Amino acid sequence: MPNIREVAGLAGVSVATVSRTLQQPERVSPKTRSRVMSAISEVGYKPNLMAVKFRSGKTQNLVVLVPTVANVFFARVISGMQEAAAERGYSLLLGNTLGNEEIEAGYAKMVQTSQADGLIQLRAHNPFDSSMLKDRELLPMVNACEVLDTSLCPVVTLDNRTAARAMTRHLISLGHKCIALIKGPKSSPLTQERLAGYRDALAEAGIAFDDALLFAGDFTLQSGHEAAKHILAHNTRPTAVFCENDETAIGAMQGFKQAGLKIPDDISVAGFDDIAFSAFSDPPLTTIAQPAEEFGHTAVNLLIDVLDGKIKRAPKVIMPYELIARASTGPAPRAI
Amino acid sequence: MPNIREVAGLAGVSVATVSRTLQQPERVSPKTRSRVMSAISEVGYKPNLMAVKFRSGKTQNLVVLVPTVANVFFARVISGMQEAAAERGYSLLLGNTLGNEEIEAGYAKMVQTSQADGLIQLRAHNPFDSSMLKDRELLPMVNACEVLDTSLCPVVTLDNRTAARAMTRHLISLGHKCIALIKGPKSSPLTQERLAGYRDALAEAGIAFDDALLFAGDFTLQSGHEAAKHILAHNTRPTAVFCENDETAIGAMQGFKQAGLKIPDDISVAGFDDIAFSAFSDPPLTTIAQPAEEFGHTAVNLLIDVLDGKIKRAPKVIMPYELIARASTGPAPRAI
DNA sequence: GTGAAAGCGCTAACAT
DNA sequence: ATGTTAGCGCTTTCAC
Repeated sequence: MPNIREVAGLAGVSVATVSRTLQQPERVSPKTRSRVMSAISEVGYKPNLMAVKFRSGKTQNLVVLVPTVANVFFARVISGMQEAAAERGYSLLLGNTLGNEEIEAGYAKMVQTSQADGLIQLRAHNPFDSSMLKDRELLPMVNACEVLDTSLCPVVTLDNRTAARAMTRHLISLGHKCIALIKGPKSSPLTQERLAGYRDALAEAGIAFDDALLFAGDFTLQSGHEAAKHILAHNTRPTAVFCENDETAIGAMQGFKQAGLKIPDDISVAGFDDIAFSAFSDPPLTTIAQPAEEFGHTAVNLLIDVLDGKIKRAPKVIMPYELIARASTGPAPRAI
Repeated sequence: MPNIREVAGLAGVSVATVSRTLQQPERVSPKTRSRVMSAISEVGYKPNLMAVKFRSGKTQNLVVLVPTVANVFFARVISGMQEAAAERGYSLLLGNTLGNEEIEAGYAKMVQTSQADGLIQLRAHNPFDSSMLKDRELLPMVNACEVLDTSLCPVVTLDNRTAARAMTRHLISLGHKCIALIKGPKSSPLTQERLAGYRDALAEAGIAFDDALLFAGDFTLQSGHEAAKHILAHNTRPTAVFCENDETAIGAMQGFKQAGLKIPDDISVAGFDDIAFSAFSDPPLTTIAQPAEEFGHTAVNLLIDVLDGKIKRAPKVIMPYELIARASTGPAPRAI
């Protein structure tokens, strides 16, 4: 690999002039500039960006901690992050953490060892060790989607409680009174928030909360399918099921249909996220649309602003949601 | 950030000793070693890995070019790459290229500018410019999934033609004679190969090939849904549809069901990939399972072997496939 | 076993 | 407008 000295030698100038030709061309005379440029292409010079990063102390890399890239919703968020990062000259280092704190800590070390400038965490957990916070007001981090309530870093989230309440109200407005809830992973704050919104709506409508209508899930298709079986085995069958994400809903719908139920005639099903598959399920799924790509954009831009020192206090950004009513929810059947 | 000099000062040794303590502890006396170690933890020293990479000329980064992370199959492949890379001490730089050659070339430049050691391309296109090949027998690249037939780099693929033939045979064995094919993007070699396999099976069975039974698609749910409409509008309705990927199949199934058809009683549908959603569609989708995560592992390991100089000639690795017969395919209905 | 010193490729003062 | 030079933080000969 030819280096800057070789170019300088061939062009008969100093290395500083070569560097300037590339960084601030206006400070170099046109004739020198063209001489340098032709030397560059003659030897096929490509600046070693690793050296540049090393010297500048800025890597232009951002670590992204994602529980699993196999989750379609996260894939959309990552896609949005990618876009925003590229636009601002940053690259993304992907960390598929499986929600494992040790793996997360390993990736977080990349920031402490100058391999990345900052980190985006999509799970409610601070991956940095205590040594990170001294003489610094803000962590070089943004927490998005599933967030920690803290002032250590900016946060990008959605009002999950209100959104879940809106969906539950939608079901209630269709006449449903016995509404099951398939939850997300126990450890996830999202689960608590969405559950709280569900309870809010029931309370408003004067419907008694019954925790026998709560079913376990973990955001996977499989878990939705299994929850459906449990729901069918329940003594009084609910007329509607609110699933804390779309994968769960799609898994559950399959379970119901295989048991011979008609959706929404026998049972209504609602999800959360609006992944691509939801518009193409049978029937199409009623869900809460989250601006996934926007989550990514916002998180990246906030992080870079923190790194640039443009942000001093941790903002909390609340993204909008939209209830998408499709055919999987309908009027409650008459009592059996 | 404390540096190696600070540690050396505090421990009363030279920087070389600190470096050795970390790199080759056996070459340092136990007492010096412990003195250095306590100095390290006292100042909270973390080696600047950017400096290490710069000096060593190895970044331990691999660029991954993926047409879109939103594709569930690719998400699985990436997940596998991640795993293998982490195991061998490499990080992944993700490039969501949308199949755009300019964007690809931009990411490929990361290798030429020493930001990454090598590249994995999931699309059949060489992203490097001509300057890359001189005095080098192999490109620092691996081409996986959808591959280019070349000896420039190792290739990891699947015998798409044979797999497509197997699926078509499966349909024929169920008595289907009028089998439609929903294709992938025209530009993709996968489409050519799977089409060839489809034709092979028809020819073997003595069924005349009819290109009116070929329908356009682009691997998205949407395109499958639209193709279904076209298929329904066709003068003689096929009794089976082979879709070149699962997303297309799921979109198509929804289209058929909304039109009142029963799957597989009225029409059989088969896919390709075996994404997670396929086991949970209604009915569950018959498909060709590809070892997606294994594709990722293999690609990464081959690439690192190339970088290590362990591989001199470009191997072509053919991954195994498996036909998964589920409920979306069944005996052909009697002629209408 | 340990230290001194060179240097990876580049940028940015500082000089001229 | 251009050149000289001092490092960025680290590893690695080469001495001792």
